[in-house]
Amino acid sequence: MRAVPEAAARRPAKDRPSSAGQASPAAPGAALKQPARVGNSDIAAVFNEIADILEIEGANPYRIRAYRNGARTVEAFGRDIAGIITGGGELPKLPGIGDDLLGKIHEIVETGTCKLRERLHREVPPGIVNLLQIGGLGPRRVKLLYHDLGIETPAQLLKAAREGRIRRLHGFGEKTERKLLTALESRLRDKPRASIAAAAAEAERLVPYLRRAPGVHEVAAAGSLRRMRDTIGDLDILAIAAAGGPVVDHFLRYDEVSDVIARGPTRASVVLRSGLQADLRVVAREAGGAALVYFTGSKAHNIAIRRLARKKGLKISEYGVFRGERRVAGDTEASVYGALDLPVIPPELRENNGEIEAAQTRRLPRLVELGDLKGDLHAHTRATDGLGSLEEMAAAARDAGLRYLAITEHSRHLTVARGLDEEGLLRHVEAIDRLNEKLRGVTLLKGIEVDILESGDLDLPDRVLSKLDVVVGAIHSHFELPRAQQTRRILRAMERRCFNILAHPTCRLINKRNAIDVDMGAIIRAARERGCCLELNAQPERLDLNDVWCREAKEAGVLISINSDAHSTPGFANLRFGVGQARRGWLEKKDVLNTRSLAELRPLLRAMVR
DNA sequence: GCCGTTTTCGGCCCGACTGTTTTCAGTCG
Repeated sequence: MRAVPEAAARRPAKDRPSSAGQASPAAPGAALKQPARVGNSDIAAVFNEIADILEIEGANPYRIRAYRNGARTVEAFGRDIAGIITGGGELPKLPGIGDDLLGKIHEIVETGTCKLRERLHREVPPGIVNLLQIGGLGPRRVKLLYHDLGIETPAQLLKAAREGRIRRLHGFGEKTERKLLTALESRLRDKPRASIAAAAAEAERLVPYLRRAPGVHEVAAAGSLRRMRDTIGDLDILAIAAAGGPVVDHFLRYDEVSDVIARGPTRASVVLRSGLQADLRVVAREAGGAALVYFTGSKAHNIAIRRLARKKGLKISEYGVFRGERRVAGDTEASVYGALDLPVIPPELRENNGEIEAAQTRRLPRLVELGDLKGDLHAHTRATDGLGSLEEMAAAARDAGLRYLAITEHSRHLTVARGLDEEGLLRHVEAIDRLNEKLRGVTLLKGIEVDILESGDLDLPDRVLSKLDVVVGAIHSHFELPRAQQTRRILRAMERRCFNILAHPTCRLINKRNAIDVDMGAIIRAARERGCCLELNAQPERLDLNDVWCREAKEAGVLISINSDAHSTPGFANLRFGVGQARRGWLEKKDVLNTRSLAELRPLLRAMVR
């Protein structure tokens, strides 16, 4: 029995409140043969699948919602639930998780599934939930398709649609049938989420274009882009204008629009040529703040603040905060949160993962900002696989507002990157010393991104590493080692006397390569005891450590280094994505190694050498 | 199924768009 249904694993990430959860989310359809490896997202997938089937069965909608709420809570919970349970610890009380769901969590952690789910599978063919993934099909229609036509799979649906049998069903029509055909044939739902860099680039073209629409007062990108999630499902754009019609018309005339999904007087959805979906919403100025809150989300955060509002006898919608018919707030975000007696919550924290409670008790973190970064401890030049010279990279770092930059070339083992051997490294170090004598406004640090070999050995000996200012260790091979072995490998490398920073700790490449299977909790604990640091690699395809582990590291007292890993002069621009991820991980200036001045940094690095 | 400053029952976030229908259900965000 598959424990993670393909459909649930592929559920549009929109329904999955956060990237929070797992460094290594279960691959679609992955079986949970080893219950000990049940991740939070696996538990959430089971709850979502139960909700899907209950919905098809027409169960009590509030019971269904309870499972969905539970799934959201579990997914957003920043710590590894299975780890806590199997470690004999006690789960804290989680919102929306009562006695029943808690019991099911234990059941899932121990067995990979639960009895209710198995029972539902006997009542409804399990494959049927896959139909919910098709655009335009919800539970009611899936139920009808199953009962009236016996359709259980997308293939059967495609056949029925081609034969014109769908249009004859009650509530369906020719147009719906055609849309289903299109959706099935183009498999629109299977598109991977865009990287935050790609989405930001789209927004940076679209927003200025929309500002030129007639009657527009302001335009802002909201949604997961504003929350700085690592990937973006679609662009959510908010426009403030007296009238929606002209703005929507202007939007639909945008050169990059390839397909119009929906259009109305105040909103429209399109697909851009890049494949990214863009949703525009237009509201009046007095509702601007409420709309920005609503459109920024996350959904879980919105639901939580609306519930809070209800308790105070208020109603929040995208049009404002209302007491009865009377609008009491809504023109600014501050007014909306103010109506709930809350300070403004930074967008990156809006995941209903403790931020509302922190706001209520005035304990919101003062999040790190891009301007807090004083330097960058991971960059390459053309000496290995970079494109810029030492001089060019130093100048670009200075122009990016940095005061120091560590040059950390690859080591000899990484031949594809022309990694340096001992001799090459020492020559490079001399070149850095010579250049430093001439540089003004920025200092280069002598470093290395040394390969962590399969054994956990480092690719260069201590007598070489000890001549450097900073040693960044990284895995570039043997990504598939079993968890215990992979963990041991990294722990062994961190024990080396010159080790300063573990680069891109999970080695994920978003949409390309899964995170390595590793006990990150153990690595964080070891980093605390060893006194070394973890990197948050700011490359948009890495963003590694992710938000969840950053928060764990912070709580453990482990410093994070937000590094660009720049391979060319524009690479420093990626630091903003790293800072975004750090903010999502609740990091403050004090939690980030490279917010220190060079004078503060040097003794910290030296203290790590044993 | 969850939850409690209307607390152990009776509520549960809110609104827009589409297509089919003829006043609204279903879907989506």
